[in-house]
Amino acid sequence: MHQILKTYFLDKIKVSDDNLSNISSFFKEYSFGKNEFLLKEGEVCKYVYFVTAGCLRFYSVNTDGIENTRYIAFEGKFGTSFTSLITGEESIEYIQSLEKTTLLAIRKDDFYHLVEKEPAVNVIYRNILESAYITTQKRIYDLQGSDSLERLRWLLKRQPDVFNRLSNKVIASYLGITPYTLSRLKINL
Amino acid sequence: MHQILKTYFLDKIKVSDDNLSNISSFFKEYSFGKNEFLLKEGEVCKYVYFVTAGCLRFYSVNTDGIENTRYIAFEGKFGTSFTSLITGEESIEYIQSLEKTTLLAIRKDDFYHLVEKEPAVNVIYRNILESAYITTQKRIYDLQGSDSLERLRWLLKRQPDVFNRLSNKVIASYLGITPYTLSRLKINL
DNA sequence: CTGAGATATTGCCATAGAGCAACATTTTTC
DNA sequence: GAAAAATGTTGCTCTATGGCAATATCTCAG
Repeated sequence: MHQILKTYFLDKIKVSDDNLSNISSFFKEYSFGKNEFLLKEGEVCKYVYFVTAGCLRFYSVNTDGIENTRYIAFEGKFGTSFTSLITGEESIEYIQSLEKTTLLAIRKDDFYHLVEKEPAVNVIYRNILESAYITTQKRIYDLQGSDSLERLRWLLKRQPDVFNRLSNKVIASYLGITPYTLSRLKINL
Repeated sequence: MHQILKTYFLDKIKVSDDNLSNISSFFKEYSFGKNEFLLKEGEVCKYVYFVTAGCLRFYSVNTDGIENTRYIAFEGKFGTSFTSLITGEESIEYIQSLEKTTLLAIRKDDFYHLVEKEPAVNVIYRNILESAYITTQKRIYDLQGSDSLERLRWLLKRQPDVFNRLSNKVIASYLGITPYTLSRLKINL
């Protein structure tokens, strides 16, 4: 089992080596180059991913072609297109590698099987859902509660990786502004 | 047990009458008038609520005094201030009754006890988290992806109760616009 | 019922951020 | 390592929405 996934579990819950190796047996390792697509709008999401190196970007494109990035999963984080995974409907999101990325993937049915059979995964899934919810919630609060400069400062302080590792284009789409505006804001940092 | 809560469970999962009555024994009924506060910013949320009549509004107030409503729980819906409930931190949200409201409340520790001990509640909680996440997600997509008129039309179509039962002030804070703008938009409906 | 307070509407002006275009810089590719 | 492509910057202008103020309408307590 990948050490980084093991650490993820052990940091959060007590679980035996036997259970851990059962769990890990359902994950399969994959590698991606920069800017490859793991999921496109209109496809159904069938995997849960755990990033071991690099990062994944989860974003959607509206009718005017504006991109909106909702989440960046860096190494050591789970990520999936929840809405599509859960409902089985077509995804409105794209999942894209932004860097050379390696990850562990588990199929949807295997994942939900583990949620039922392995208490550790039940708890972890709850954890993931809870924190996905909290993150998203804070994001809405943030999006509506502050102007763009405040949001940029917040990002810089709380998620420096996003600021330091990603392109302006991606950062702007994460903050919900245009790259033009981001460029102008940086003068006032 | 309240029929409406029973229906909620039975609609989603197979569960025996015995388990249902064990579950319901942890809920206590409360009544509120119009515009009462169940939780204020800075307090820690200790309950999960299930609305049996009326409705609850979940909202936050930013530093400029702008209100942002994230969710309205009408009768037959669960609602709580997840972020505070889960983390035990002070809430950034207010919970307020917008109409004469009756509800069933369960204490946080009893709730998580049931999540562990009653498989039905484990599944229901997962359900609630999943759909809270999906709703929130669609909301972000919506907030960033469409202009205010489109959002208003979406609301009218998808959540007519919000439009029909609540004040302009609340609707505006739900759409992330000012009551002035909402007033102006209604001309173009 | 009545009247005070809350809520909603609308004219007017202000402003944050969008978007184009031109140019500069960085990154990728062969 | 040079050319091409992508990304970033900045001047200028435009637009959607904000916000005040005056007025109109609703609503709820006595």
